[in-house]
Amino acid sequence: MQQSVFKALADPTRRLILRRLGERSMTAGELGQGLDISKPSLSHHFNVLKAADLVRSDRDGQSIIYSLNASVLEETIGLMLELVQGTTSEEQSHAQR
Amino acid sequence: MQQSVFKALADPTRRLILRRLGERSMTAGELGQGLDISKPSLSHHFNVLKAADLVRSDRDGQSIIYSLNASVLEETIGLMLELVQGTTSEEQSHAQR
DNA sequence: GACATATTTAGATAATTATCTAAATATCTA
DNA sequence: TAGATATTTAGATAATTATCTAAATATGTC
Repeated sequence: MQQSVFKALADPTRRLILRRLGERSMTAGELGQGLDISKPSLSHHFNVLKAADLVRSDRDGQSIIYSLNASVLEETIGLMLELVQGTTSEEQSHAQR
Repeated sequence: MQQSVFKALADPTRRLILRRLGERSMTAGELGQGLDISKPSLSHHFNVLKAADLVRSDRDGQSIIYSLNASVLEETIGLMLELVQGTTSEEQSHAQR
């Protein structure tokens, strides 16, 4: 479950898509603009994002509108915060290269 | 820079390592306990985590002590929060499968 | 110095994944 | 229904990555 989310976040194209969807919902075509990548590849990325439930899709006529599902991201942020909060300042001060 | 962090987070073994280091700093050997994986594979994961600057290492005699570098995780959490905060409740309500 | 312990590096292999082209599906309009 | 537009699915290929064994490096102890 978290695995699919982190896998989805690992690709820069997908993170760009999420950033754009953070601004507003968009069609697949709009999301592809300026992204030097084929339509099928883009579609593959949508599938990965949907599998992680990071985005939802809605057909509107010929277009498919994608929107961000913020709650999944929020949960993930929550997990990451727990991790960071486990770290004591004592341990931080010892961290050095 | 962010790419190396998200790539590092994409693997479940590495996330487990980070969770353990969130509790306390540990040697490579300790981190490997109960992890059905070879030493070299574990070492590979340490390298990926170090490349992302998510962990730091310190030699202590024969052992190498790994510790979490929380600041990189914090920055990443910050980026993810920005993304989520871009989403309006209007858009949220439209998100449906 | 020889040996044991802890860990890493080197190199090979198998699994995963990102990408592409071609073809299929869905919708709209004339 | 024919044609145009938007998007996806299928299938192949190339790149990336996780894993392993064997060997190397670093440290401590006798």
